[in-house]
Amino acid sequence: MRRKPGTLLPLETTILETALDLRGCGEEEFHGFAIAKEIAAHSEARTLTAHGTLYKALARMETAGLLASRWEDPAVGAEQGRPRRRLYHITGLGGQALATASTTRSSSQVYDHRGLVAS
Amino acid sequence: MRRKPGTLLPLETTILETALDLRGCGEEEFHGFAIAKEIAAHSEARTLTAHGTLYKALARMETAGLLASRWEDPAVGAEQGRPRRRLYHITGLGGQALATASTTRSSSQVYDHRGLVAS
DNA sequence: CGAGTATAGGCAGATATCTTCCTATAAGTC
DNA sequence: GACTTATAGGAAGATATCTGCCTATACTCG
Repeated sequence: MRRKPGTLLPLETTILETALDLRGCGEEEFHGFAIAKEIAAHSEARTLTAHGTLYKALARMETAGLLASRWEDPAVGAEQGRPRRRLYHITGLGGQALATASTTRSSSQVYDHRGLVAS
Repeated sequence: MRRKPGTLLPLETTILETALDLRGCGEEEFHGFAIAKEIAAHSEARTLTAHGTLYKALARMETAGLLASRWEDPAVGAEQGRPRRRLYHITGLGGQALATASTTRSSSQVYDHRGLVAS
């Protein structure tokens, strides 16, 4: 589907909300797989099939400036016996976009550097 | 199945032979996934289902002293955008066991620190 | 030789991320 | 309002390793 720039899609809203949920546990950063598990746990039935959709959404959101990421030190993952993670955090723009989408309960609101803009 | 100590199972023989094949390309070390791909490519039909069988065989062979392993530097895998590998090499005992199994074309030969022993 | 036991092998899935291919649909254009 | 087009989402799989569960069977012992 074609996309109106500056819009938050439902999945993107879910990702941001879920990220805040996870962040509640103390850590500022989150990784894709944790989001996938959380989403799957809450809304049983959404598998995000093979997680491809989620990772594409995350990459998209980073490009859009809603998220920023860094690679975890590979040694950390190695010590814990798991693959390395890409650690995301929500940017100011991302927080703004979520706030807008949450208060209006509509996913077709528009955000930009000034905040909410007419849709 | 119960196991007679000092015996090479068919899969173990295959692993050692495949490792030598791969080693022909220059590197002394090999990793499990490469073995799995090679085995799958040669004997089409053997998937080694989810590779569980293969990894268990590798661990077993290391315990038995036929193989030795080390973890690849996590940074190397990270740079190449893939999970880290466990790098194996064939020990003297492993080479001996393979030689024995290969020449006799039987997998029920027995090896130990002295080499071939009566089966 | 029959009974019991340990273990090999198959199946499934967790841990993480990414890619490619295809389809469905929202947005823009006229 | 119909047509075109870009893109989101789903399906599948590559890259690596490991664990647990269950079954089949080779081996051992009486």
